[in-house]
Amino acid sequence: MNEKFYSLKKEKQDKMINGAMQIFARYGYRHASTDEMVRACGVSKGLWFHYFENKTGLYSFVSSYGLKYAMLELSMAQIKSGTDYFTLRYEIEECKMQMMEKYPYLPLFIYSIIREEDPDVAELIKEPRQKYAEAVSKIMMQADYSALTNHEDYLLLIDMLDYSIEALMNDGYRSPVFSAERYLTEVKKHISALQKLL
Amino acid sequence: MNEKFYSLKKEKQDKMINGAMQIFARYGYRHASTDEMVRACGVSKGLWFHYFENKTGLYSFVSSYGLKYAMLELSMAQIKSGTDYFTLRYEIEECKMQMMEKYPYLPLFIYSIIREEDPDVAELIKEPRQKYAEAVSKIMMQADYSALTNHEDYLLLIDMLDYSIEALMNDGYRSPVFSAERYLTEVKKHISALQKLL
Amino acid sequence: MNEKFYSLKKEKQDKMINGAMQIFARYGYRHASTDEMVRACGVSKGLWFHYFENKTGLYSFVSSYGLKYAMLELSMAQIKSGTDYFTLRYEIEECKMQMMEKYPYLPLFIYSIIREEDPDVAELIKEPRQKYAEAVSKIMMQADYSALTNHEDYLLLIDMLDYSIEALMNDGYRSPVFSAERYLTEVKKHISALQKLL
Amino acid sequence: MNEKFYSLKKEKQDKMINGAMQIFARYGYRHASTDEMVRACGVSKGLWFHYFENKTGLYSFVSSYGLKYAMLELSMAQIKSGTDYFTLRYEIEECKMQMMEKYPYLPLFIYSIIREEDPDVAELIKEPRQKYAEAVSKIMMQADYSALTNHEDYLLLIDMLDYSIEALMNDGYRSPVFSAERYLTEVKKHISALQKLL
DNA sequence: AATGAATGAGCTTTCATTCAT
DNA sequence: GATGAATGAAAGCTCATTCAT
Repeated sequence: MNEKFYSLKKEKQDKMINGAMQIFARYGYRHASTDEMVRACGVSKGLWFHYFENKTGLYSFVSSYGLKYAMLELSMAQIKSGTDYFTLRYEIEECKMQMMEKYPYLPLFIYSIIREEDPDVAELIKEPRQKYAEAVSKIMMQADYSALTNHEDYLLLIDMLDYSIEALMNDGYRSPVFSAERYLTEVKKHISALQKLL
Repeated sequence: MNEKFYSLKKEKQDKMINGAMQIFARYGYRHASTDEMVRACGVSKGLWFHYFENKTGLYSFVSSYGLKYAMLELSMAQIKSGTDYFTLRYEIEECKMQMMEKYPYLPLFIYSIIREEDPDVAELIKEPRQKYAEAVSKIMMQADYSALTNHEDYLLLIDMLDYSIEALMNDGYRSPVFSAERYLTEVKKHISALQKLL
Repeated sequence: MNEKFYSLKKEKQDKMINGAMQIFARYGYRHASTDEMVRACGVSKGLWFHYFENKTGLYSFVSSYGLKYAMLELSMAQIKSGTDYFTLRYEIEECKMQMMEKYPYLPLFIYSIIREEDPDVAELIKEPRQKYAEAVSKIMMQADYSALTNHEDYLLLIDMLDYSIEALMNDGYRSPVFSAERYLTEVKKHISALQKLL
Repeated sequence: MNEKFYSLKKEKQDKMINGAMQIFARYGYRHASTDEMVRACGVSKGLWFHYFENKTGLYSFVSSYGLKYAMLELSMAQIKSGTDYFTLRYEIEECKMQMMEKYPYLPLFIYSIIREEDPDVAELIKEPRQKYAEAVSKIMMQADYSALTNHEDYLLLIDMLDYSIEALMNDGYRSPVFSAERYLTEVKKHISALQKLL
């Protein structure tokens, strides 16, 4: 990418980042079209290629940026070490709602980055993806798992909860306007269900 | 589609069906390219359009065919009414392994059909998709839920299991060769985990 | 072409000739499609190429055959030398109606051959086209032009009549069924109009 | 079509219009290929589809544009009401030579539009074609037919002249370079021939 | 810096032609 | 002899990318 991108007004940077996130998140790397990004944020086609050599470079930048921003928000959420696992899991979701204020499609985009399998970008996103995964695990590992660990397969249970939360988020984006409130209620229900089991 | 397709040798029909399933399952309707199907099964480009008026028609046929075949396999599995829920859930996965013998990408393709959102095919797949969903629910409803129903949120738990199984299947296809054995072991583990909780 | 074509039952030969004439006459060499010929006369695609090496060869054969047949009909009409020009011109049109009994599209096809300009067949049809033109002129030259020749530009007037007759024939084919009767009436009207002028 | 086409330099617009006219006029709607247009005027394939949604849309635009331009030239020719029919007919041909300065294939293209029968464009060109026909008749109706009307079949005679002029024009385009001078001489000869008869 | 016209490789689809049966 | 399944070059069209302004 062209470093001059950072010299643009922050506002414009974010307009472009949001345009790219929205289209990439909704359609995946390959199906995302530059024309749709132009339409989504009103920045001319030429400019995208002025700052980012090609679609690959753009994806690389936006995904990396998005993941970093998410990590930043996570760190700023000041999730306390030793918090009960279920509470912590919920706090992470609250934190996602927080990042949506600046980048409305970021939570969806992150899931799409994780699932992205296009060979053109596979290598490029490997590292940031892994770093993000580690950052999240690090936080998760600080949780108090005492409510879970007496159960021998608790890791599988955690996976199940994660998949369910991902599905709820996808549902949220399918509706015309994402309602943070509703989303969080649903998440809470699922967490409680599991919690009660233990 | 051209009815003459059915006059082809069953072997060739299946070669084409498998080629289409593989590419559609991996890339989704829009990104699937005829050239890749040609490469995948060695049937020339022209022939696809000789039997199927266009890409939409091909998708409509293969998805509908795949779902029907899956329903057939499900019915042939003779899953007994009143079987314990967890056993039944596992039998369905065994049944999927069964259908992979003829159509190796079918289980993956079915998930992709369910997730498909391209407006060009949305209407076409609506009905077969729904019928399949109903057939599956019908079987699921015959299960013995007594091990679950004393738990108030058991529906959420079932969802979680479903998402987890889908994820395991995706993992299976990511490896160079899908190992049915390994897959079934993993599925069993997840089912047991939930089972033990109750 | 493959000489064995002539060993086919005359009936089948004519079925194929008529199929080709119809499609070539209506759409011209380039736009005429083999599939349409198959549909038009129910003879399989492979057979066309069995007897005629390619589309060019087929066109070459059918156009040459059609022109020869037309010349034959003209000679059989026994148009008497010394017939008044206008009567003779009309007799030629009657003769066309005659050839339509075996080859309904032949008169139209002949016009289309004359207008054909596709470089792929230009050279091939040059000679038969010229021969036909000569045969027609030969007959025309035997007419009694005494009603015309006192007029200095009578050649131009003859051209005009020819163009008008061509236009009337095209009109005739545009209607669902070609009505020989109606066509001949119209031709007679135009001939008379010119006749009266002189 | 994309309205931005009009923002292009007039020179380029005309280059594209001429390319399309040439190919459409020579081969008709169906057989005209975009590749040939690319070759004919050096404008890339993508650009045609950037401005015109598809081949149908392009034909619709160019035919409509061509007919309108012809009507404009006709109106600018200031053909006086009451002019003797034969003079007026000749003036129209002079007017065609005028329009060839900007659009060399326009006169040929107009004849081809009138004869065009492809169902894909039939509906689209119906109205402009009719408007053009009306504009031409309007001019023709202002002529002084006194030299003709004492003849009962003068309408047929006019038709004959029209067909002859069309044929002469086709001949003109068949030669490597269209010679306006030669064409007009031929037209004059034919007109005179008819004139002398009356 | 910013635009959007312009390009051409690649995709879907058509069609003359071939070939196994 | 007859069929129609099969092929691949070419046509219409899309889209990432370039470039003149």
